[in-house]
Amino acid sequence: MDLKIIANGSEQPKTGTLKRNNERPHQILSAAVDLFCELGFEAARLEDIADRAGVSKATIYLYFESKEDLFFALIRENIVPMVDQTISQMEKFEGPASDFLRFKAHHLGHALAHTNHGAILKLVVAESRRFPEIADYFRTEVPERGIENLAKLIQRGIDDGEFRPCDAKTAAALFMFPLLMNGIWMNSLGPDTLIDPGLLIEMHCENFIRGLAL
Amino acid sequence: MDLKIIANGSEQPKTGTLKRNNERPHQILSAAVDLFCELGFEAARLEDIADRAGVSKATIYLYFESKEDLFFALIRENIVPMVDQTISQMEKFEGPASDFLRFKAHHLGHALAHTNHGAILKLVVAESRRFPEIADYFRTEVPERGIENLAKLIQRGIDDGEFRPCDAKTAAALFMFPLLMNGIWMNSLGPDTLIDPGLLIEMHCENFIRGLAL
DNA sequence: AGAACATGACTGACCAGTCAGTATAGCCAG
DNA sequence: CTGGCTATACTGACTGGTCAGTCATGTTCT
Repeated sequence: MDLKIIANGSEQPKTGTLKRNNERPHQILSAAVDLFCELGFEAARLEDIADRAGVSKATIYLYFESKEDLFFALIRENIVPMVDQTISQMEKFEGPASDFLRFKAHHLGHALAHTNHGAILKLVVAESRRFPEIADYFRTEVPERGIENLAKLIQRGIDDGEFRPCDAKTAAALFMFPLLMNGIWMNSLGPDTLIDPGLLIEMHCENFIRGLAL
Repeated sequence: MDLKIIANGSEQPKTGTLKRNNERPHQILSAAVDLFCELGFEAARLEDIADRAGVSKATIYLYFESKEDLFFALIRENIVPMVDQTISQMEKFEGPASDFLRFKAHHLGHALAHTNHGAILKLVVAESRRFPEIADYFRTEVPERGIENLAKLIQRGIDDGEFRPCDAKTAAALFMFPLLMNGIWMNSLGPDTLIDPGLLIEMHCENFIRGLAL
């Protein structure tokens, strides 16, 4: 299959188009995120997405090729930019690696647990087997780039004698996994009285860095 | 809604019934697990489950009330017994807490990453918002009991001076999360060259116990 | 006028769940 | 032992409803 994006968010207005027009893709995508996250890809009805966006179902097809395209766009618009941001933060950062880990654990951990980012992760993970093309895009753009860059940071920590020697890539994944799982948890079974997400993030930080220390 | 289970695996044969009859629920459930895990709840067609089980679709309804009931039974038959087993192992265990953690991390970590248990977890997590009744059952039977018991073990480790003082429940969740995420990962985006699940489990063990040590 | 934007109403495919009917095994009366 | 009766196991074919995607027809802007 060949996913072409008819309209992406950065498209230029060609002439003096309707003011509302520029908002449409964003309105639709925003409604789609909500419903996909709440109900899953299959169960989210295009008509409900249209209703929530305040347009008709047919209008969705002016801006997106298909339901699947909507899913694709959702990742491209909501998740990939966040990875870009994190990577550029990481490249600029010059202090001890553990400081960045602490900063990122809180920042990312919070975003995953308390915004819809956790729900989007849950969605991608749930649907990836059925949409291999989207899964490939996600995998290369998000975890591969993310882990690779985080591994560099950890390797720097090892080289500087801040951390004990270990496989930096695995350590990077190990740093991420509790935060990801916490985000998924809070957007599926949680929130509950079992797990305090803030405390978990805090403790993970502490424990991970302690465990990795020389 | 009221989920009644028409036939559970332990039902007695009443008279000299057909030999095949006793196998049916298991055959159907086994096919259902495969397809639910592969495609998700919505996308898995009852007709395909029937085909894979070697029966007709109508036969499914002799043993299960609905598609949702099939989902429910899947958790009850495949996941809950594993929790029971873990808890009874834990209660018998008398050595250092860290030894049990090591043992369980490898055992559970492997099961989640390389059998369909990870896929079932992915499924539950993906669908829990849409099936609150099933989610409640799962939550109380699996994570609540699991975490509670693991927390007891960790608390014992703290009391014995094996671990430093911390919130045992959060520590228990923190122990589980990388294993769970690894299982979900391997059953969605993975397997890939990014993450070696065995190495990750090993390193998690090592690092978690180091981080928790006095 | 006519280009861009938007939609209501429709269609065709799909699928969970149903039901009337078939097949087979056990049972028992003759 | 056998022909008919009943209970159990099973199924093919159907139904009612749902929903992604389309299209002919407005509507609004320049």
